[in-house]
Amino acid sequence: MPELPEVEVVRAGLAPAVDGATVTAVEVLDERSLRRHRGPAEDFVERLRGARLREPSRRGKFLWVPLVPRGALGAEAPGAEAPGAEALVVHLGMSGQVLLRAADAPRDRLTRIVLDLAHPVHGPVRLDFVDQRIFGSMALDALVPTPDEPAELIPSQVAHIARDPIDPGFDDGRFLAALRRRDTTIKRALLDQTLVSGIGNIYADEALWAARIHYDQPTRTLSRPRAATLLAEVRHVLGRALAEGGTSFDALYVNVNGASGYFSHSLNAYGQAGRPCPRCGRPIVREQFMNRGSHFCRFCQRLRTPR
DNA sequence: CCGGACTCCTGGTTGC
DNA sequence: TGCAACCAGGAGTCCG
Repeated sequence: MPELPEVEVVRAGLAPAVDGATVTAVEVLDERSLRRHRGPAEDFVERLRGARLREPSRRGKFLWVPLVPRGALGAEAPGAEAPGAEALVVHLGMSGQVLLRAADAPRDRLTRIVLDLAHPVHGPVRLDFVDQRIFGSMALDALVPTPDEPAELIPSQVAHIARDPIDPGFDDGRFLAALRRRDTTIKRALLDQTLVSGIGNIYADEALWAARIHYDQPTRTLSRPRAATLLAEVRHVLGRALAEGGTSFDALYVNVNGASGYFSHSLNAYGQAGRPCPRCGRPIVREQFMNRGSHFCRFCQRLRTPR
């Protein structure tokens, strides 16, 4: 379940190897991994083959690698600002991994898509998209300007996603106001990628635990200071995970594993059912919510009924 | 606008 | 030991 920190670790690890590289071959081993691609696999292969790649970007859990527009092949080309620019979009889903390998390295059994790259400095590199459960996917998509400031180019299928909390363009005041306007409950809101992106089940539970808020607390009943505290805790857990994950990959042959990349030793609530709450010692419990598990401390995180 | 149900999917774990 | 049922959940869609 890669969330923002894991995806950012992948992005950063990928950057030196893909920026400036050319795609020399594309092999789609399982077309289900092109779920988000609008068009047949042949179209994906043909448009990607020969493309030159730029530095990857990310918003929330979406990652994309802009392509240098065809016909703008000069090294000085500003590239992505040109109309018609597109990008290779990657979503890791539940179990996706992007692995950089030596061109002749053996393939993982669950490899779904293989890109052969030629990099001017690093030479031939292979980029494997590995995904056990195939909730993730790759796609080619047009880059469109963001509706808000600061203006950026973003894949059209990512345009409806809100900025994530570590995006410099994230507007805290706007988020807190939007949260107040929503008639919903807090964990649902944290997981709603159109309100704030990048948070999944793990870091939602962790941030709620840190802020001592019950997952089913109605957003309207959260005072602005409590909501601001929650946002700060969201940033804190994401930042801590990022710092831990960012130290564990090596620069060129990245092996960023979406599962083992989990910073499980630092989890206070998620997956800790039955274990003592690190704050009060009472057991962490797990309840079903939104078809997933919610882990929390009944004592520290009580439903509040104001007034 | 909101929430619930459903879909996609398979490896690891549990239970008989 | 063998096998089947169950579980994990991000995101999109549809429906009431």
